[in-house]
Amino acid sequence: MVNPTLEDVAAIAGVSPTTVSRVLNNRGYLSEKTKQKVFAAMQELDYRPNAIARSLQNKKTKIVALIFPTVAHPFYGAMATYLEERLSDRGYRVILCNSQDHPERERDYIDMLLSHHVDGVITGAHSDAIANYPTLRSALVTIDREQSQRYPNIRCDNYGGARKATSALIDAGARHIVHITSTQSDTNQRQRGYLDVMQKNNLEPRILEVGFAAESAAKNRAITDYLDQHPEVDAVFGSNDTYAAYALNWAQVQEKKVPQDFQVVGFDGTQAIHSLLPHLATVVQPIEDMAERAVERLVEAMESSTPHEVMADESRLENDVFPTVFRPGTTVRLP
Amino acid sequence: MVNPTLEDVAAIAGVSPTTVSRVLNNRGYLSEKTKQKVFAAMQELDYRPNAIARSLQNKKTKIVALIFPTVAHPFYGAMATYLEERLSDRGYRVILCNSQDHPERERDYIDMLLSHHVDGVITGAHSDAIANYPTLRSALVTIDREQSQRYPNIRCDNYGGARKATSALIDAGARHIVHITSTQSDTNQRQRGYLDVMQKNNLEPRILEVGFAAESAAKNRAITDYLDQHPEVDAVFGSNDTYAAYALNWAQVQEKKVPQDFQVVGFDGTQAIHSLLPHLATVVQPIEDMAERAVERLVEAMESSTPHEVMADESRLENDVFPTVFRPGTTVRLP
DNA sequence: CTGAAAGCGCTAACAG
DNA sequence: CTGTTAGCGCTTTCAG
Repeated sequence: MVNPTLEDVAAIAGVSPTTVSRVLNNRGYLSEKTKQKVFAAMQELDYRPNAIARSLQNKKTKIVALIFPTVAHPFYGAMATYLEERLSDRGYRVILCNSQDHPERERDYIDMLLSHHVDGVITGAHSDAIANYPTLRSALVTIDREQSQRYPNIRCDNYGGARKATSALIDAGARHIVHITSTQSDTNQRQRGYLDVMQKNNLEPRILEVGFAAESAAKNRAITDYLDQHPEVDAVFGSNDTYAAYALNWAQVQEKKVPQDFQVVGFDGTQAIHSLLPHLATVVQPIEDMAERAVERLVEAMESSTPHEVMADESRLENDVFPTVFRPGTTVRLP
Repeated sequence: MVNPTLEDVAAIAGVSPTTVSRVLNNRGYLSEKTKQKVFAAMQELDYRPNAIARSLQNKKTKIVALIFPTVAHPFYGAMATYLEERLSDRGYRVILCNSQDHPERERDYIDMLLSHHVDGVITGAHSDAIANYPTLRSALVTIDREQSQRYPNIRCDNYGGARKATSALIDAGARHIVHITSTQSDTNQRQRGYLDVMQKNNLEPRILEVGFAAESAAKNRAITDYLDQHPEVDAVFGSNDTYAAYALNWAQVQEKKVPQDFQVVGFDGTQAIHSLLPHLATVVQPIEDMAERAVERLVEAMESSTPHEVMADESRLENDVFPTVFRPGTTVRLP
């Protein structure tokens, strides 16, 4: 039989479809005998419940969507992998959406997700299309975004991490430190951490903004151009490890001695980058823990009858900020 | 209204549900007037067709599943991103499955995918659970797997790429070249390319197998241990860029001069790794082109009435092998 | 403990 | 050009 249905099973087992459904969902009282008959029939037909028909009836899809700029970025790749693993363990499927940081793409995805009635969404995308969506009924958790009163936002202590990075550079003797960031903004906590520490030390801050959607080659060039034109710069704090790596490569080409003459710190500390550049000093985010928490919060909301209240429960928002660890590497001098 | 249905739209527009459905699908003859009324009603209700109900009826989900070991691996991360982009452009959604190379996980996923009636599957996972699945009715395309007569297998010219890498090392004067691979096997084309070239040059081949599912730290240790114990080795050909990076890092720690005293070539050539290690010599796969082809082949099969015949069409199998390019970098000496 | 019947939201004959 | 009817595969009252 090509696509056996519950009715086919019922026919073979000699019971009603209702009974088969009960066996499937383990609901109500069933005699052992009946169960056995039904199981036997299912085996015989290699029956698989049709998830679509189920969803139509239940109003639950057991699907969660992930919206990230691109999983080719190490941080998002790692995060997506952990999230998928945790969700899969809890019986949820994951739909992947790479927004590429195009608000328009993100909007299309939201439409799609609403159509598909996904139970939940986890987003790390940068356009705020979703969080501000008026009629979103899915549970929603954001990753490393601005705090909202309506949705949990899982993030690391960006401000503290940036302070650690900047302080480490200053302690190691750097005086002309440039911070490379994707997008400047007053609410950018890594930038704020950097600025505050620089100011407290009476050092002149310098920020290089390289844009988010740009190609990596363009970003690399923006960074090397800047460094070429600012020979007094003696240290770089990148808002992610890739920017730090660009700076490091520039130093190598220039035959600058690292860390003696030029120091570098990144941010994120993914396994992938640590494998490739074990010496890079960086601020490590506990990505796996963050993924775990995001899934916890999302599942709780999805399985509650009042998801929006669960999500907006202020009492635990403070738990959603994770501490960072500074990993010294050898691209920063010892103080 | 919380979740407007097609009937609600019909009621407001003063037409039958069928008519609304026709407008939605742009089928049959509709008067302009009717169309306008229906569109107006849809807008008024912010109506979104329920994709689930649609799928139940159509027997098409417009969903494709991606099964890869993990998108945290640069090659799969890049591949997944490109695939998702292309598929999304063609109106397909993507479900992400990270098998972690556990055959058991892969099997679970297959069950799930069958339940969800995905239209197609693209897999680069290593267990052969899917390709050998007897009753798979979805279209299937594999990435860099062994050739089958039943499904397209998109891959690069692994054999030729490995030959280029090995030859480049030999031409540059290397004599004790070790090949680092995940899993040894007779059908491993990168390994075969390496072996053939070594043999033709009367050089003794050495293969280090580091396993697939192992943690990156364990792989790194296996590699450094091997290199520590075999000081005569003067070059490494890694079956991926990460293995090559491990060797490179080892050389740096040992203060070996690269490429003078120690040479390294990797495989894959993803943008992500090129950003971080621009000097690494490697065999570049045309990942974006491969993704494009995979999607083409899959879509063709999904939209055909005889998907299995389309997939097994031998005449174009040869087109599914993509040429590689050797990128010299500076970790190999000039001949 | 089990079954009959209705319906989730949509589409596809078949009429008109 | 438009409406009526049935049904995709499952779950869920409501009866027995």
